[in-house]
Amino acid sequence: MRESRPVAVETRHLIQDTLPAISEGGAPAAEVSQYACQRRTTTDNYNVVFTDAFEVLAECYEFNQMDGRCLAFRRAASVLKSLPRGLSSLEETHSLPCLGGHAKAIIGEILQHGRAFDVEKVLSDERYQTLKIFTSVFGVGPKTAEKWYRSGLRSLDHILADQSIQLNHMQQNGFLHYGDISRAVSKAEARALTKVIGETVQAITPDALLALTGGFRRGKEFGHDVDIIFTTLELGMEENLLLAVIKSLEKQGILLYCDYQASTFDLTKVPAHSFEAMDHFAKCFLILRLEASQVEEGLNSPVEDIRGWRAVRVDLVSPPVDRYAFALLGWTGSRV
DNA sequence: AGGCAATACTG
DNA sequence: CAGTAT
DNA sequence: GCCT
Repeated sequence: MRESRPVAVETRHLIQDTLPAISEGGAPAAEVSQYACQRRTTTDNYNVVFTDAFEVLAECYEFNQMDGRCLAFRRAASVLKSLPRGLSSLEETHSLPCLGGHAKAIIGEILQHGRAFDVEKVLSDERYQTLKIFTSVFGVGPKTAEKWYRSGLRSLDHILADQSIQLNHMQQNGFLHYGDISRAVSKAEARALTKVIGETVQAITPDALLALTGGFRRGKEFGHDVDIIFTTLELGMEENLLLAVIKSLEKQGILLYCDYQASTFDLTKVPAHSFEAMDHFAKCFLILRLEASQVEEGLNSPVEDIRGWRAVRVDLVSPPVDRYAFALLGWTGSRV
């Protein structure tokens, strides 16, 4: 159970990837599924210029409570991210799903001028800029951000200075660790945390299985959080294990925030859709204190930061061992 | 015209 | 129940 | 906004 050995498990993408064929010297063939879970997941995005634009528009629509349009641009971005190479002409979009008139117009504009009018307009909008900053705080969503904006607040300092604002627990932690959790997590930091969790698990149950999942498992160099899955060979004890791990992290003095969600997994009720069962396993969303001394290559922190530690968002999932093994097998077969 | 993932937790 | 998170 |  060395942290680098276990096979990838990714909560959302348990369905087999279908790699789109690349026609010789031409456009990506019409092989992109309209379903995100069947699209190729890659480390590299060859269409950042377009996907960034779509994400700005999606965010804008989200701030304006236009969930449908928001979703449409999120999907469009997701489709382009799955492509094996960068778009170089509008024609290449013809076979792609989730790209309609608006999305194609944006692509055309960017291909031609390097930027799109609608996007530039959003980016220069004060309301958009402010809501973007507000929602970058963990625990602050569009509704709260909008409420603050309407009351005339324009910066995080304004929020913190306003005595009438009552932050909930999540938001308090969001502000408390703002710098840390909005800064990328390096692969070295993810490895260090995997080791911390691995040793914690090991100390409770010697016969445990554990794997680093999520983006790092797919080879990414940076992420915004660390996803780890683990279980015990003793079927039925996985929830106890997770609870014991949380207790131990607390005792170690590194548990800064914890949102625990008990298992809702029930074989009798969801046997046919056992893929989606990942959502039902015991899990927790944490903020952990990571010591610089535990990271081989040092923390991903600015040089002037002399604390010797940083906060990191960590998600732990603990499925029953039979599900764990199943997930590992499925993933191995699909990617190697 | 109607749907867009689904769901658990907090306050 | 509304709001946020994964 | 895009799809059915």
